[in-house]
Amino acid sequence: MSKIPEDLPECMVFLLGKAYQKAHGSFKKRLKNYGLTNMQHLVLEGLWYDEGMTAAELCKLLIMDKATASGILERMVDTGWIIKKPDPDDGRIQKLYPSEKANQMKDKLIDERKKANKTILKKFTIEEQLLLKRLLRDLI
Amino acid sequence: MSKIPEDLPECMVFLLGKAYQKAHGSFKKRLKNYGLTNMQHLVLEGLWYDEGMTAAELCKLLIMDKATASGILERMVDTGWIIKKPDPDDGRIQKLYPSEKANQMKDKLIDERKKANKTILKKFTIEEQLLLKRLLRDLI
DNA sequence: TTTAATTCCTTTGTATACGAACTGTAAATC
DNA sequence: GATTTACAGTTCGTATACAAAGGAATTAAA
Repeated sequence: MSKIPEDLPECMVFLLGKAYQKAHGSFKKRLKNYGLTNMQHLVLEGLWYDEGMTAAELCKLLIMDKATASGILERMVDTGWIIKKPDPDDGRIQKLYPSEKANQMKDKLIDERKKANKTILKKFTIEEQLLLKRLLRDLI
Repeated sequence: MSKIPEDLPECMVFLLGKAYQKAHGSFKKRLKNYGLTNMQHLVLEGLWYDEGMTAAELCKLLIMDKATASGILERMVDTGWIIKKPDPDDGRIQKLYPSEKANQMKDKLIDERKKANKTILKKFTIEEQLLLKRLLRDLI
């Protein structure tokens, strides 16, 4: 009759959404102790990669909507994770820097991400892990 | 020095999130013409599979938070996509049914999902498609 | 150089997502 | 039968996500 019980697990939007939901949830728990959300953590990783980026550059790197970023960055300034510095040459721009507090936590935070990643992937063989990552990258 | 440009594409939370984001976005465009969101569409597919489910059952099937569902279902009642019927035997429960309007669109909507799915996966071989879906299911 | 087109960022409105607390109802236990 | 416990849904608060529109500053064009 209806074809959903077989179709649901065939639907990529569903599969990707739920897989993300689960991975996101497990990482979220780890980050809770630090008072950081997943996206905020991602922003820090971005800024550690290239300190002094503008919001636009960060958005491009992290494939993030600028309107979404606006709120995230504001909260991260409020909570002292990042610092905004106006650009003297371009009044539209504010350069973004990780705060002292963020840099002090850097090693721990990167370690948390690696551990979360390992947990998520532990059920797969190395070959499967590499394959899955390649397929996902091809989707993006 | 820093290790993000190589690490970002290794991070499962990032990869899954962005792959989902992209798939979600493409399906979203298709559904816009119908005045449905992705989650609302998913709810309809769930109800077409098992009409008369309770919100709790639907949440379990779709791996959805009950608080989230509450809002989605309310909006779908308001826009006439579903109907809530109180259960005479259990005052806590309301059974959910797709509306006439929803049933009239059923074939088209399911077709849209299939087309979206095909678009998302078209860059992969059949083997890769099956593999990716298996790996994602294992993650959930 | 004055206007037009761009770019950066913010704001607004709507829709998830989800923890936590709360209401109402049913079932279980004493 | 009264109390406890469990369950179904809703509500609240916070955080994305993103379309659309707005404001400010820069650059390109006429």
